[in-house]
Amino acid sequence: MHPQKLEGNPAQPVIRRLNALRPLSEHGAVLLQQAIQEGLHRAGPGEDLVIEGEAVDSVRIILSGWLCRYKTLEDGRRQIVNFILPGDTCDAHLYLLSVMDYSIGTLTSVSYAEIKRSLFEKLVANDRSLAEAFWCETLVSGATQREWTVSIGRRVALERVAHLLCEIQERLHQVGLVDDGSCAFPVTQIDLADATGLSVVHVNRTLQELRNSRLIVLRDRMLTINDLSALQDLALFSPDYLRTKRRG
Amino acid sequence: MHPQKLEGNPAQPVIRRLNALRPLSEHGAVLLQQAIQEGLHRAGPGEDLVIEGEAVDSVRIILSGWLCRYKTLEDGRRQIVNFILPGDTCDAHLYLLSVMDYSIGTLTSVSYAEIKRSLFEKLVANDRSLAEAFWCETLVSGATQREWTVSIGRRVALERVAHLLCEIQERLHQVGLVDDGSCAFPVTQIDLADATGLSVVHVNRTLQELRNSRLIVLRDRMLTINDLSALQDLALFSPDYLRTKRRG
DNA sequence: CGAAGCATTGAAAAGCTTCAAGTGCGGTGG
DNA sequence: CCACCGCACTTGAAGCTTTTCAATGCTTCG
Repeated sequence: MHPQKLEGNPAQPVIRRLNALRPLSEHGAVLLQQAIQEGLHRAGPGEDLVIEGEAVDSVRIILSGWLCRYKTLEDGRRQIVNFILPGDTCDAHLYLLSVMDYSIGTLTSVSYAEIKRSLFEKLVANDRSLAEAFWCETLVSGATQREWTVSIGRRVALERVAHLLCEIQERLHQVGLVDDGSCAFPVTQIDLADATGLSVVHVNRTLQELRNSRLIVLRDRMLTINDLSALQDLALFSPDYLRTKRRG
Repeated sequence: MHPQKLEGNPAQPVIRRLNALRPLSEHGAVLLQQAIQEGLHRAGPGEDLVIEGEAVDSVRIILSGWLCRYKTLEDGRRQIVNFILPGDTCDAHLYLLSVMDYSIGTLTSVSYAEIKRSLFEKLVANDRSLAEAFWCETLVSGATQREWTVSIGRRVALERVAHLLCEIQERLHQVGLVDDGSCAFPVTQIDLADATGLSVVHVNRTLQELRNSRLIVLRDRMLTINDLSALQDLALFSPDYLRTKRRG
């Protein structure tokens, strides 16, 4: 896949992301792009693409916009279990189970490709590099989930919020959406609270602490990290879990 | 696979577990059993089978005993991200990544089968039911990880500990290791604290609360749940995430 | 202009942690 | 056989992080 072919191509972040995880064959990239082009969809902010308990029979690949996976308890308490960013694939293999154990909601308007289970199975059967890339994606997403467990279980509020900011910027960086330390950040403090397991009030105060120490600027849905390595140190952040190093 | 063939067979919990996730073909079950028999190992309590940052080139299937997956922060804080019980497979597919993002430590002495990556790939290539069962296992383990995130993020201490007890007994039940509400529970309060993101002191007090309300008996590494549905209600526990319902 | 949603602030209370000390048990060595 | 040691468990008290409650300001939007 030549880089110039990707300019203005909605599939660009996906190809870029999967390529970073496992090199795609030319053939695989072409197959995938066709499938994406044939299944384009859009959704507005605040919509649910998937609701806990529903059956799902397709795979969604996010081309632009932000979403989150979340679960709610009977009494309304909500926990966001992770964010879904451009280039991410939702539930590449979850159709093996019958029912979703979580919901997926949009934070912004999004564009995505929906690929029917049958087509997706053909894709991964026809190209081994595609199959492996999607599995790597699922595995990295699992590693991310583990890191969130650690974060919420053992990091204090300041570290926890800082860690989340580091993770998001690293992930956006992988798909080319960070410019000189700045990226979009369309996440309300309510969402941030539900993602970190904190209260909104405490998230607010924690953000102020990060701002006052000049580590970040967060204004108008825009995040700038002024001193990345200081923020990473504070957060005890290491990006390894978000990457797949080549073996051999 | 006829049940009588499984009596006294070390592979029994594994076959039983995978079968519950996805029905195994006779052929697949035989292949798997052979592979298990050829790779038998043992380890004592308090050992690490895998250490964070290592490369891993094999899959481990637990036949008996308890383990946990955990991660540590630089300053020593530890978070157990989940427990590994008999019948569970560690890292069925993680060899796609090059380096483990967590450690695996034993809580008891364990027996397990170690299957080289190359052999494992042959197994799943030769029998589709095996491949699907292992993938379901990975997916259920992912769902479990999400539920832990919810638990630590949004459940209070009492609910959180209760939830963990419910989960463990449900999982043990699936492999036939629960007898009339009672099961082994070889987990120290220290481990419990590291699993729930609480302090040992608070875990101690929380357990006493559960004992005082007559919901559980926990003594001599043995857990009895006296009133399962009351405990589940208290914990806001639903076992759906641990199961794969048949589709169609 | 009023309503709605998000951000912010102050104050009080709760939940959980930390520190510190003491108990009980099984295992080991004298 | 008993004393000692290590380890897990338990308890009390103090303190801190985080939550809850409540109110206010800001911005956007119909």
